[in-house]
Amino acid sequence: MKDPVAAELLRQKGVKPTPQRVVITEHLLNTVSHPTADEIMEAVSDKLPVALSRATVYNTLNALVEAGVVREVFTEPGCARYDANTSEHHHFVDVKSGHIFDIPQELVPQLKDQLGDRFKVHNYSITFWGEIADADAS
Amino acid sequence: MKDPVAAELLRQKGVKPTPQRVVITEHLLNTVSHPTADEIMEAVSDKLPVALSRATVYNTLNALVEAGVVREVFTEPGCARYDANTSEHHHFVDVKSGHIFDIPQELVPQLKDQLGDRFKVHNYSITFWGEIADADAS
DNA sequence: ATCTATTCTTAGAAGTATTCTAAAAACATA
DNA sequence: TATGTTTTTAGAATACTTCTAAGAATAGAT
Repeated sequence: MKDPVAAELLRQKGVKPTPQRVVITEHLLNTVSHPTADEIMEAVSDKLPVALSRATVYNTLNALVEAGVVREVFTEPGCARYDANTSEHHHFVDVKSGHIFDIPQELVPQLKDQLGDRFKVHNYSITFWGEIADADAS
Repeated sequence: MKDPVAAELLRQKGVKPTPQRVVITEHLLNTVSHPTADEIMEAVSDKLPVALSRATVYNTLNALVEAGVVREVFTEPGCARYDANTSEHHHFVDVKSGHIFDIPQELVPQLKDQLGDRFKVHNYSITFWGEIADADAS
């Protein structure tokens, strides 16, 4: 039996929940990594009865971004990454391993103050590049 | 007569100041826009006596990033932009015009506090996407 | 159920940004 | 000048994304 959460979310956001869109959305909801289009394709391909086209993956991701279901994260040139955590948060990219960590934050109100009235902020992402100093610290 | 600043900066950072590297560095130092590799190529091509290869532009930009002379800024998928302002600052991307504004900031100490000891931050960039609410406000 | 219009998906081609490759050129040192 | 190293070059190769045109699925009206 299928998780109805993804389909319901899509409906709420005005996106018709086709099987392809549902499995891609499900995958993004159930992962904390920030996969690329290719990684998403590989992960969901075998959850569908028919072959999944690369174009569909890109079409779907663009539709999900447009509808506000997921967010694009640009941490490197050459490819976008996708994040179903649409809450206001930052990213920390470990330059050694390439891992991306979500960082919950309390800074957004202050950032908004700083930008002032001239700017309307639609969406944003704060990215740090660095490395983890002590891998075994919790 | 040539501006010696760029060559001197390169020497300081341990990069041999070839003519190609100097004109690219000069261009980045003298612009507040955040050009792509292609825009840089077009802008500096006629400042050199010989043809400039695309590969050289990329080699040079990678060398400059490596040496800490410039910073890569990822504001859109598909291409990197370059910024000779290596001070700690944010970016605001106007989604209508595509313009990128540098935003000086006082948030970094707080962000560092938030990250804690576990993370060593090498480099970072804070990017907002939005639009300018009132174009004639100063 | 069937017709029709619309939307969605598909495979592969095309486009764009970047890197690779191998050779030539420039440079440094002896 | 000879020699080894570094840099640059043109074009091929690669990687990510979008485009295209056609077929499949879907929804609504009959």
